[in-house]
Amino acid sequence: MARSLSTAILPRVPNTEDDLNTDLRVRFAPSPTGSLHVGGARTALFNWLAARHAGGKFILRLEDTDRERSTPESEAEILRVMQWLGLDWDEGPFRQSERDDIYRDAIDRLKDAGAVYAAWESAEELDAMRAEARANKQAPVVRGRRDWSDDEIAAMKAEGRTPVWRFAVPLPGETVIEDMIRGTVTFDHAQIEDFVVARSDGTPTYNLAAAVDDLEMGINRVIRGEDHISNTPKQMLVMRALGGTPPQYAHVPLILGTDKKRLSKRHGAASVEELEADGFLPQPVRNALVLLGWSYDDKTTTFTMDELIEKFDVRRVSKSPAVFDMKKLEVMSGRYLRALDPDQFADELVQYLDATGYLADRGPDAADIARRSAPLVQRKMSRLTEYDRLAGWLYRPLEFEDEAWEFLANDIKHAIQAIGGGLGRLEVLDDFSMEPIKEALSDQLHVQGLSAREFLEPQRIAITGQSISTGIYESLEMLGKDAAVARYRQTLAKLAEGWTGGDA
RNA sequence: GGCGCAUUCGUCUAGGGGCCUAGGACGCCGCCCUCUCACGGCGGUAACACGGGUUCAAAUCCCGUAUGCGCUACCA
Repeated sequence: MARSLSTAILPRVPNTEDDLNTDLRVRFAPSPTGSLHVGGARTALFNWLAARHAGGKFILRLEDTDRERSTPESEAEILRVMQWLGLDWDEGPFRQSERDDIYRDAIDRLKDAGAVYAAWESAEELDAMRAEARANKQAPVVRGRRDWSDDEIAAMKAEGRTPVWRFAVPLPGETVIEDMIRGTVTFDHAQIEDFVVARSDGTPTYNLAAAVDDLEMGINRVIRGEDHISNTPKQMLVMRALGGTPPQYAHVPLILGTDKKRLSKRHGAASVEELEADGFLPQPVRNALVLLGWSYDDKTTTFTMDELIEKFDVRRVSKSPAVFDMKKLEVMSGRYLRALDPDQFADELVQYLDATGYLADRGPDAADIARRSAPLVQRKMSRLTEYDRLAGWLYRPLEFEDEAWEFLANDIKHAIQAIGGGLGRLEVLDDFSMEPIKEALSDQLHVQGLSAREFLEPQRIAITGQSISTGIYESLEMLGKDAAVARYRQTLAKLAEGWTGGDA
């Protein structure tokens, strides 16, 4: 159910042509060289939302032309994480490594059109050219020689050298991007080098493959990271040389770490995989991701997937980079967990504990304990990993954390009185459920004339051994009378040991 | 060095010339909620990078400066 309040607030740019643009074709094109990054995940989300909003198609393409760094494991991981996030694709996944014929054909067409030329310069010559340009405060753009004589070429071939193919950037000239987010961005051709489209072994480079694929797959809108913006004119040039029309572009700002540098591993959880392991559910992750660089209005901070689909509009994406704040994710996660239906929460919790191997390590009753304890922890957690800190005591015999024991040992006499008082009331209770327990303990508290903390804290430690735990009344109820009484006695006995020889 | 982009509270942002003595959220600080941890409630702290224009009026438009980031490969 959408909030009628927020729908009453009009977005700045009314959705017009996009709303029914069922021809919209967007794509997400990661290179499988690692796990899916937070930045990549957000790009994927934006694309997915744009497609779903318009009723268009979302295409997945793996850019694995770098055979050195691309791995099947990484590819599998990316697909897995996409599914975890709920981002389903309509076409693909396509692999560039399987489309070699298409690229070779495109390269041939570029050759026929005279748009590319063979460049024989060696790596050293190239380095020298760039170094010289830099020294002269010029743009370090490479323009290969195009006037090699037949003899020279024959000589190099004899040496075993093979040329790369460079795109002949038309001079003078400029390429203009009408970016949906950044507005008009102009690149002077003088600043664009004659980039390589085919390596000396004949394989395509990124700029060629991406351009060809976007054309061939009918992509009409490219939503990608701003780090690609300087590649865009190159790809547009290639597309036009092939007789195609470039798509609409929307370059989204980068996601930064807290040091304002592009987010990477050293910033902690930088991949979706890590967020998953850190106990976050997909929904809050999506919510946090979408709000990096995008907002619907000045107030709304939580969205269901349906609301996002309805409201998302790339044109409202911000131009400036955003710092990824884990704390905010945590807050969203906590809110989401608390808002869950109790049964649903229990399902998620058990599933998580099972998936992480937590239950397997804790005996046959573990799943049952986990499910029954879910209501005791739902309000207290902001991520699933916090479960053990609160409810870990349920799975083991009574043992005291140092800090908790110190609390008791600090004043053994008082501890014995409080715990003994609690035990006296609890062991005679017939109905060992939450309300009677609470009444009995509250009454005893008054009888002994102690403050709530003075009286209740020892009770907590007596049964949980922890100073941070689930609530006392519900914990006692869950434990059941026999187990609770046993724990009380055990604590008392241990305290008595410490008391002998003490100061009565 | 070259080119490009960006710049509102610590963070994410609202803001498209007067509605802005700049709004919201998170954080942080304080108080409340007679069980810890949390939750929740209430209150507070905190920003238009700087300098010039344009205009009756600028956070909003223009120019410059500074700073930051991105790209600058036969990586993607």
